[in-house]
Order: sequence, then C-alpha cells, then structure tokens
Amino acid sequence: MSQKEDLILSSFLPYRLYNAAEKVSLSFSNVYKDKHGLNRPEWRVLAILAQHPKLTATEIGLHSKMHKTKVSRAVFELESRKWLSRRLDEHDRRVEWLQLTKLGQTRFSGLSVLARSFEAELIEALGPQSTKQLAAALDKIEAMKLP
Amino acid sequence: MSQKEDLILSSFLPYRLYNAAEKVSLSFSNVYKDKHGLNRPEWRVLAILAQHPKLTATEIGLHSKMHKTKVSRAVFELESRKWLSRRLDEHDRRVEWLQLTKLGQTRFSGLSVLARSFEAELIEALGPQSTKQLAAALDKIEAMKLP
DNA sequence: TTTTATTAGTTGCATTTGTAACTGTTCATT
DNA sequence: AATGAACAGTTACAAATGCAACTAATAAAA
Repeated sequence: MSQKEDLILSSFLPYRLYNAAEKVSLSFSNVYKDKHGLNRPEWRVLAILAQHPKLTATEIGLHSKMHKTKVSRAVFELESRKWLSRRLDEHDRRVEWLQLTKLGQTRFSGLSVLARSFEAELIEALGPQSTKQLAAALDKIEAMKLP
Repeated sequence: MSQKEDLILSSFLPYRLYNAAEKVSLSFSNVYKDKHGLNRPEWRVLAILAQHPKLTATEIGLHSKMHKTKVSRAVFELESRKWLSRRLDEHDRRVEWLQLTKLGQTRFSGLSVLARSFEAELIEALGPQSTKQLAAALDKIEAMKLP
C-alpha cells in the first residue's frame, strides 16, 4: 500500500532539474556533434581554452568540474585534430600548457555562432523574465554547499 | 586570436543548467546509492512504480524518458531483489505488468523520507521565491519543443 | 490462412565514463 | 644528497550506457 506522504517523482525538484538539463543539453549536442563529431568534454575543453588562452589540463578540470581523465582524453583528441597544442612548462616538466591552434580558434568561432543562436532561441522561448529568474536560481545552486 | 563575440562558456545557459543539475543530482545520488546500492535508473523505476502501482516497462520509459534498455535492466535488478514482481498480461503475452512488492514499497517509503528532506534542504537554500521561479522555468523547458 | 509488419522486452557489442593504479617529475624533510 | 610525499597527466580495467539486432507475440494485410 503506497503512503500518501510518499514522494511524487514527477514533481521532485532534482528530478525535474535533471530532466530539463538533459533535454536542453541533448538538443544542444547536435550543434557540436553533427558538424564536427565532437563530444561534450571536447566541446567544453575547446570553449574553455578559447576563453582562457593558456591553461593546464588540471586548470581546465577545475574550471569545468570535469574529471581529469575526461580532460586528458578530450585534450588528446583535440590535439590529434591539431585544434590545440601542448607545450611543456620550462620550469616544471610535469605541467603542460595548452592553447588552441589557429585552426582550433577558427572552429570554435564557428561553433560559437551556433551556440549563441541556440541560446538565443532558448531565452526567447523562456522569455526575459523567466530567463533572469532561472539564472538567479542557478547562481544560488552553484553557490550551495551540498552534502 | 579570440573573437570578442565568442561564447563565454561559464555564462552559457545550457552549460550552467547542466552543471547545476549534475551537482544536485550527484549529491542526491548519495541517498539511494549509499544505503541501498541503487543506481539512478533503479531509483527512478522504484519511484515511478510506487506512484503508479501497475505499469509496463514501456510505460515507465515514457514516463521518465529513460531508454527501454535502461528500464529493462533496472527492472531486472529490482526483481532480483524482490522489490518488484512481474505478471504477464492475460490477453497479450508480450506485455508484463510490473508492481512493487511489499518489500519494494517499504524500501521506497524509507527512501522517500530521505528524498523529501533532501528536497526540503534544497528549497530552503533557494528560498521560496527562487524555488517558485525555478519551477516555473522548468515548466517552460519541459513544454518546449527543441530541435 | 499464410505472410508481413508492429510491438514488448532482452541481449550483444561498441562507446563512454569513473576508479584506481601507474609513470614521471618536483617538493619537503632529513 | 637521499628518501618519502605530493602532484600532473596517462592508462588499464570495470561499470554504465546507447544502439542495433534479436526473440517472442500479436495485429494487419494479402
């Protein structure tokens, strides 16, 4: 016999948040997947390096909360496409400085346009009010310390 | 040379939404993972069956947007724990009606309490205003037709 | 009634991901 | 210097996932 106090999954906030994120994310993945065959970690590394010209793999991980193996594999793939280059730090040879090549920059700029228009559509559909409110809620969640 | 119109990933709405969802979801997964060793699909099937006492695997998939193989495997696992039972439809023997056993109900009720208090903490941290606004934005996203 | 198409659910295989162990390097302590 | 701890990044292995092919059953069409 089910208890009337039992959880209703479909109105459970973590569930709803996750499904919404996945829906948006899946739709957006078409942008980087279809045209260039990138996966999400690769897209992220590309975007982060475009914004911060010289980073180490560890820093990219901190930035994006991606596990270092994900970053490592994404970097490997992007390097083999010649979208980014590595250079060993002169003073600490454990460290590799990563930066996009000209080709990588160009590819990213192309994707950037598509990403912006995807986001614009999303914001359009939400409306300016909801967009602001959603962003505010996301700020709070980002700032939260969860167990 | 990076273009100034290029995307800033850290403020890109799909990215922010995804990270927030993953953060919350990862934190919540402790609830069903630590105590019972469930994974997300299993947790979901459990919660859906608790709310809708008799469903087929296909219906669970529609409900939760999970792929049928995920549902199939989750059902298998829950059945082998004796948390749910299957019964063939009398008129169409392709169809299996699933329902929680008493044990499954009990387990879910226990998890339900934890889930509710997790959600309560989340809502507490967001504040009532932001919670409402977030829910409204999620409504809109759920209703969206994305490419 | 035989054939064909459709549906419910499962399974095999390839891909992705996470964990832990590993290599190579630097730093800290002695 | 020599030893041990810490760190950057890679790799090997195991678990999770998605896709496509599969089985079994029913429905639709011929």
